[in-house]
Amino acid sequence: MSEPARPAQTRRPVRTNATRQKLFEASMLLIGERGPANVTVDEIAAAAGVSKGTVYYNFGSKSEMIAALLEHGVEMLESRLASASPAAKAVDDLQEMLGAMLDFFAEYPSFAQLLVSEMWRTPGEWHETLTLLRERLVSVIGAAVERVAQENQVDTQITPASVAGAILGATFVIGLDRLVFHPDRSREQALAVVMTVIRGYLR
Amino acid sequence: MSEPARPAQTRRPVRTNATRQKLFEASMLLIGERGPANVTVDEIAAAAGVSKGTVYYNFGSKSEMIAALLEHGVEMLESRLASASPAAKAVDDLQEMLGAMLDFFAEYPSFAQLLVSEMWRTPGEWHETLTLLRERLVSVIGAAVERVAQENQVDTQITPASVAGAILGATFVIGLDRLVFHPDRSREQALAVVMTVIRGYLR
DNA sequence: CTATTTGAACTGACCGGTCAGTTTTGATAG
DNA sequence: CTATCAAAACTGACCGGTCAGTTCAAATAG
Repeated sequence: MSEPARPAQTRRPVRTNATRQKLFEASMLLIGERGPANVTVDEIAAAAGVSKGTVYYNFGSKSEMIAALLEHGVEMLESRLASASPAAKAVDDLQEMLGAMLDFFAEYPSFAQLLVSEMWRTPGEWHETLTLLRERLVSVIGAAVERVAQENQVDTQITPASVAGAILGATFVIGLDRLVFHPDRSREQALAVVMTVIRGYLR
Repeated sequence: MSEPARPAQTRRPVRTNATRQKLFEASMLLIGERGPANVTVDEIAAAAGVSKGTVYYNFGSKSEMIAALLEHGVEMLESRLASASPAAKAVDDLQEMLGAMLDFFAEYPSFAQLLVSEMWRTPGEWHETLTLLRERLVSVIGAAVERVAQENQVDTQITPASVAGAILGATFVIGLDRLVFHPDRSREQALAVVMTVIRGYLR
């Protein structure tokens, strides 16, 4: 809406974005824990060490701020997935990727929580945004799955896309399960369970 | 708190529970769609064709009503899982069970949505309740997984309990994915993807 | 008679959004 | 280097409205 920052390539070359960053961090924590509706803009602003007006200056509304937060988080996750795949075999490649995803969830559990809470909400305030974002993640994982399908014998009854969706979802819940219900479970154990999905896809 | 209903086995003034049932149905829909915090007690009462006072007479508060709703829904799901397993082979048994679970989610998508939104919320108003309820579901599924482990060669690196947790979570997200993002996907396709987890567990 | 439901009124806290005013920033002129 | 200025960024008191929870007298039903 407002789009207050429009340096139009000349006036202001550098924008720190420090305020937005602080707001992202504060809101990710609070909203992840208690849900969007149970956190007030005042709280977020206070946690970010900023005034309420600043929130409305940077984002037009609470809702838009959360949409931006979702986008921001998925972008971070996406770049992790893209950068973490230096393996020779396609399966190992995928394993690397899912490990990175589990690490990301462990690092930002609140974001993972936010995502699962809103991902399937219909109708939902951020459903369109989330559909797009999900698409991007499924696409990244799907590419890795397809490489697996090329290198190995797989169950042709099942499409790579649906496997990618299942892997994304399974990694979410296994990652959260580990954080919430089984803090003792190691990263490797969690990863082994996630990889089970791929193993079942292989013939 | 109040617990005005005791229809169990003891003869009592016949209480239909019709009011509670209507409230369950109405609130399941509304809360599933918009989340507990975005639905007012007035709305729920109106949707159930009941007055607000009745809500407070039957349940002590909004929060308690939601706790009861969670319990009610899980009880329904549990009984479906228990009753739907007339197979000879353990794997088919499990498949039957997961099929029943997918059917349940298709029948009560709002409840599935509510459950995933709240399941991993920490701290959360209903976290204790949900931990208990999750335990019960994992236990039912876990028993079936253990039968599979007895009848087949399985990956001994992975515990049946963690497989059960993964299956529960995976079925949730695959069921919701199907409803929200892939309405075209058939029950059989969804089931095949869920079964992938078990196949990967087998050696 | 007793259990249950109704419907309406009331309260007190809370919250999203607004806006007039203040401070900061950085470019430019002297 | 310094003074000036306008835009950008930020502030926080305030407003209008909402909602959970409470209460209760009256109606209904088993």
